[in-house]
Amino acid sequence: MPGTASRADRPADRPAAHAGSRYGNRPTMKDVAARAGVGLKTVSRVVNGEPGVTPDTERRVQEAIQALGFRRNDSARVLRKGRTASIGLILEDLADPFYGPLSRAVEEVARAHGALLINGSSAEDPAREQELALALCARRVDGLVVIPAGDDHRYLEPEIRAGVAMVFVDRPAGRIDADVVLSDNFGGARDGVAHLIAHGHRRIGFIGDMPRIHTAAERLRGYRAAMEDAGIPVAEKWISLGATDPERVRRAAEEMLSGPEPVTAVFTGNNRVTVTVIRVLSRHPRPVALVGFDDIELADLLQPGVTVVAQDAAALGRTAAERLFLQLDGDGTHVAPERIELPTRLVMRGSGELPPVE
Amino acid sequence: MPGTASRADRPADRPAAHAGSRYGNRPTMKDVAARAGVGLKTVSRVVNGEPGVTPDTERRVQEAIQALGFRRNDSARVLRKGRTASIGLILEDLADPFYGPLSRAVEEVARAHGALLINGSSAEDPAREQELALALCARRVDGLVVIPAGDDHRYLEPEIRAGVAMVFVDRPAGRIDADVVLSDNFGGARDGVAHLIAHGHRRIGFIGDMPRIHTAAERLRGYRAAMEDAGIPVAEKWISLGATDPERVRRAAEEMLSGPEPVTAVFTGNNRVTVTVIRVLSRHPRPVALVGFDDIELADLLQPGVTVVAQDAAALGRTAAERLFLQLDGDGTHVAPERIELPTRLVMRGSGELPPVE
DNA sequence: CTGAAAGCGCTTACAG
DNA sequence: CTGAAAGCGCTTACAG
Repeated sequence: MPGTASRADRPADRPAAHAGSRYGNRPTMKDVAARAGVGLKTVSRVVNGEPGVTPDTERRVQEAIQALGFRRNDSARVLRKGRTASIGLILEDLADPFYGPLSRAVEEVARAHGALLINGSSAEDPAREQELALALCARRVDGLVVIPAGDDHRYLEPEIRAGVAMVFVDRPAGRIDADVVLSDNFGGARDGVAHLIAHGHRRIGFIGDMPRIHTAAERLRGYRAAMEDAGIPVAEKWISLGATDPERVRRAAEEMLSGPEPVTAVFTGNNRVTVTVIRVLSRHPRPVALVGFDDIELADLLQPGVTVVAQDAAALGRTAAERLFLQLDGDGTHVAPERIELPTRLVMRGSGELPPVE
Repeated sequence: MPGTASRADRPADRPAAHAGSRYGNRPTMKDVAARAGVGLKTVSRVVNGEPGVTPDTERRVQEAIQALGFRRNDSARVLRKGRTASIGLILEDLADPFYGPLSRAVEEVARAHGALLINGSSAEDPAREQELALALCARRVDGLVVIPAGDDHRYLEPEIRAGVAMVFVDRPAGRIDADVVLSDNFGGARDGVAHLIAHGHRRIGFIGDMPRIHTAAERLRGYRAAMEDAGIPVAEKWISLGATDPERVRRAAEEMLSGPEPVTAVFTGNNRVTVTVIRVLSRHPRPVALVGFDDIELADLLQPGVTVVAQDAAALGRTAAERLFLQLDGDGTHVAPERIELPTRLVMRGSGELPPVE
C-alpha cells in the first residue's frame, strides 16, 4: 500500500539524498508525529522540553525521534521566533595575529549568550565590508560587530532601524552614530614617542598604515603631539604612511635611516610594520631605537627585546560583544551609543631604551 | 483611515521595533507587493533578477523596495530552497596563530562558492566539539570542516547520511569513514629529528602535546623512527607529553636539560611548546639545539634562528574547503572518502644546526 | 507578462 | 494533557 504512516506526505518517487536535494531527506517533526501517532504540537513540546506531556506520550515521541534520527531544523525555528541567535563579526583578516584573540573573545561572549558567530574578512576593502555586512543582515543576524574598512556606514542605517544591534571596534563608525570600542591610539602613540624622546632621541621616524585608516591617523596624531610637547619640529621625511606590505615598509625605513641626518629612532604604527622594521634594523650597521604599536609574539626574546605599546585585542573583542548583547538583551529602551576607549600599555624590553647613536 | 495600502496586513497597534520583537519590523515582500500594487511573485522576480517583468512594473517594484528599505530575508529563502550557503568550521582556538591562516583560507574558498563561514572553537574539548558540530547541523550548514578535538565522530553519521558534507583537517576523524586532510606529521618529525642526529646529537628530547591528540602521537612516532633508524636507544626520560601550558613545558624542558646526562638537543611538538622552550633555552648556560614543529613568526630573527618543520596551515584549510565543495557541488554521485597528506618543509635557521655541547 | 495557491519546517495562539 | 489551524517570509509549480 503506497503512502505508509510515517512518510505519508512524501511521494515514493521522491529523489534519494544527494547533493542538491533538500537537506538529503531529513525527517521532520511531521514525520516524527506520524510515527509516534501524535500531533505536531506534541512533538514540538517534547523537542523543546515544554511541560504538559505524559511520560508515556513523551517516551513514544522520543522513540520516534531516535528511530528516525530527527534533529530540529533551527533554521525553520528561527524564521518563526524572530531571533536567529547568531551574530556576525567583520574584521580585516582572520589570519592577522591581532584579530585571532579578538575574534575568539567575541566568540566566547556569543557562546555565553547562546549565539553562534559568523566571521568575515573585509581584506581592508570597503566594498567587501559592505557586501559582507549586508549579506549578514540578509541572513538576519541579531547583531554585527564591525571592524570598519570603509569610512561611511550610512548604508547600515536601515538595518539599525530594523533592529540589528551594531558595535564598531578598533575604528569608529563613519557618518553614523553607533557604539564604538577603541584603544587609546592617540595616547598610546604619544606615550611611546615621548618614551623615545625621554631617552634622548630627537630625529624620530614614524612608519604607519594608510592614513585613511582611523587607527593610523590617530597614532600619527599621537606622534606629532609628543614631538610638539617636546618642542621638536617634525621633518616630513621622517613620516611614511602607506600599505603595510614588507616592500613598502622596507623602503620607507631604509630611506629615513640613510642620508646626512638619519633618524636615530623609529616608531612603528602596527604589528606588521614593526615586524618588517625589526628585519631592516637587524641588518643596519648602527643601533636604532624602536617602539612599536601592538605587541608581537617573541618580542621579549629578540636582541634587543622590542619595546611596544600593547593593546589588549581580547579586551576589545570582549567589550564590543558585551556591548552588543547589552543592546540585544535590553528591555526595549533604546541604548544610547557610547564611545568606549581602552587604555594601552607601554612594555619596555630594550629597543625603546636604546640611546641615540649618530 | 486605519490600515493603509502599504501596511494593510499589519495591525496599527503592532509593537514598534525593539529588542525582542521580530526583526524590528522589517518590510517583507508582501509589503513591497502591496505598495507597488503587484503580486508577491512579481516582487520575487524583481528581487531575484528573474526575467519576464516589464520595465514599467520593475520600476514600480524597485521604487517600493527603496521607499520601504526592503532587504530579502535569506533565512526564509533558505528554508524553501534547501541549501543554506553556509559552512561551519570547528577548530581548537581561533586565537592560536596556526588557525588564523587556516580559517582565512577556508573563508576564501567559501566566499568563492558564495557561502558564509560560521566559526567555532572547541577549546580542545570533545564535548564542546560535539555540541558545536550538532548546533551547526541544526542550523543546516551545507557542510562542516572539522579539526577534531575528540576521537569518536560516530555522532556525525546521521548528519552525513542526511547530506551534510564533511571534511576533517589536521587530525583524522575517529571511527567513521570521511575525508581527511593532514600534514605529514610522521615524516616531518622524523626528518626534523634526523636533522639533529645528522648534526651529531644522540641524546635528543621530545616535548609534545597530549598523546591522545593524533598529531602529537604521529610526531612522537616520527621521533622514535628517526632514533631507531640511527640505532639510538631512546631513554623514556627524554620524552614528555602533556598539556602545552608554559608551566608544564618549562618543567619538562628543565628536567631533561639537567642531571648527569642531559639532552643536547630538543625536538618540540608544536608552536606553543616551541615558544616556551625557546624561553627556557635563552636562559640556559650552554647551547642546546632545537627543531620545532610548526613555523613561528620572527623565528628567523632570534639568536640563533629557530629551525622548524613548517606546515602550510593555509594549504590545509584551502584543500579541506575545496574538498568540501567537491562533495557539495557533485552531481549526486557519491564521492569516496579520501585521505590527503600535505608535505612539510624543514626550514634551517641555525638552532637545528648547533653541534652537541656536553 | 503576471499572480494566487501551496509549501519549506517550525512555533504561536487557541480550542478542546 | 493534546492537537488543528494559521503564520513566519520566502520559492515552487501552475494557471491564466
